[in-house]
Amino acid sequence: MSVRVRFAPSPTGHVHIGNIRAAIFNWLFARHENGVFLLRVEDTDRERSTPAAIASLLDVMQWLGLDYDEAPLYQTSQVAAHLEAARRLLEQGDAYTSAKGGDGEAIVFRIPWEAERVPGVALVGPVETPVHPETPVTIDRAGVAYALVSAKGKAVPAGGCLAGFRDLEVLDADGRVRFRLADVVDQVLAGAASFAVEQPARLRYTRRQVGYHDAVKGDLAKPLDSLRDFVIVRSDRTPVFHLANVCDDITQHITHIIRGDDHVENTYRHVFLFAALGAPIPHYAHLPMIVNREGKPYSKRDGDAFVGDFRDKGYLPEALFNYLTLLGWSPGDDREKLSRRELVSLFTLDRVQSSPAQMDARKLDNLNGQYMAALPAARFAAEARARLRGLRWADGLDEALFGRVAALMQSRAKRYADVEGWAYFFGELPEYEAAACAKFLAAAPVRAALGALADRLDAMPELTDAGVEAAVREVAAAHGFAEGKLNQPIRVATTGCTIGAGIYETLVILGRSRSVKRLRHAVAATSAG
RNA sequence: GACCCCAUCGUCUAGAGGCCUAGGACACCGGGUUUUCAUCCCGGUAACACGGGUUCGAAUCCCGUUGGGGUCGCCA
Repeated sequence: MSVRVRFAPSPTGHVHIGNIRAAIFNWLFARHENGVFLLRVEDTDRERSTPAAIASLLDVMQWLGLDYDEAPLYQTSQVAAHLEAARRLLEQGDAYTSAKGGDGEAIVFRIPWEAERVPGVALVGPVETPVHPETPVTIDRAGVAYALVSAKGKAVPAGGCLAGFRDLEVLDADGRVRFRLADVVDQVLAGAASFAVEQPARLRYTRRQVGYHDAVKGDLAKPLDSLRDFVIVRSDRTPVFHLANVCDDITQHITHIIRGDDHVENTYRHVFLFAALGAPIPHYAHLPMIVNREGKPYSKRDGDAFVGDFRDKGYLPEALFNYLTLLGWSPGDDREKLSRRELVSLFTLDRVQSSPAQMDARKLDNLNGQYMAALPAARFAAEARARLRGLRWADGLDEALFGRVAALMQSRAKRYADVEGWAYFFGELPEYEAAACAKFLAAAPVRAALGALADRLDAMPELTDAGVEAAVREVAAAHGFAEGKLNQPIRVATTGCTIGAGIYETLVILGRSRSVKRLRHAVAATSAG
């Protein structure tokens, strides 16, 4: 059977990197397996799902090249199917209605009493649990409720679905059986009877568990007595996530569910739903969370973790895509910069890490810088130029000059946002950083040398790398400066800051007249102040 | 609190009992490119959370402790 996977976000805001990482892993898996990658928009939360959020989701997916193979399925279009499924479950006896907690009647899915019919359910063995004597044990259609005894002797509420307590016997302090579920189970399941056992001491029953194999985490299981029946249709007749999600997975014939760690607990419930709806249980893989700098999971409050923000800051989609694949996955060797094609051929779920990964912005910057350096010069220049749209200093900019600046700066750029710092190449004078001036331009001998350099450059017909270098060396030597000691002052005087490309190349690009003008301006301004 | 999951340099990771004196990358520090610098090159600091087992041998297997995370809704 061919692989079919889906990315199923709820469009309630901007997409953050944890989400999109799940999308990337799904996409990679589908492409690796020659399968199908689908998009499902879980827009049933009408309060928070907005057209703008959906548009931004689609936009971001396109930007990252996450192409999907069939038309997106909007969950709101499936409500009738969800309700029909609930009706079937009711009819089959796999669900019941409950008036508890809402305005009308909700539909509750029952963890099946005959749980063994579901693949993955296994007998664990006999269990005896001490319970708090002052809290009666109650048994009704919704399950068994009791209280454990805490270390301090307090009653701690606990309970689970009926199926979790097969062969349940409630014993009193003398060891006598006060209640036996087997005697009354038919009435309880039918909702025709409920029981409360006062002064209980122990619960005795056969524990069963439901398990599944997780492609990332291995074999996982959970005892049925810690699972509860759950609402699948609210009292206002709207389907709940669990039902909608499973129904849609069945509708879309999903074979592998790859999603965030936070869904592990849901899986135990979903397994029963798939079975009750007569569908095969899909394969599962749960991805570790991506955490922020504090080691906490990214929440939608972490404003800097939206995918759109990375685009705005000028990261290349290929670089972000590549970086995100490295969070919780590796090819097993030392390779890191991997093309999409390589990623597709290398990606397997068994190489996914099972512990959370922390985002490292600096490593992303480095990778992005590698991608930028590898870009064809013309494309880099075009993108960089586009970045400047709307900036005042870029109005009426000399395009030929910009091309030379881009060529000089490409290998050093980390993000397109860096381009905004290129202002000093344009205009007559740069903006001077006060701290830089104080540090490099304060000494009188420096200013004298800079003045001499200005005269020297002014006398040259045009500036060349070699010519500038020779001039700088001569002036430095003549004024008693060691090799290179004049370079930072020159940089500050002509660019206003302390970092940039090679200073000779920079002066050449600035040209004779502006280089001279800036040197003289810096000398005059600092002498005056 | 209960249940479940996780644990290698600061960070991302390699590591499926001997190849590990624990490898790579980012960051950091130092040096080089007989000049500056955000590029490039070379070098360095830096980790198996702790305690018990199992084994001739453990980062790798088991148990416990500690720490972190997830889940316990008529949210998704």
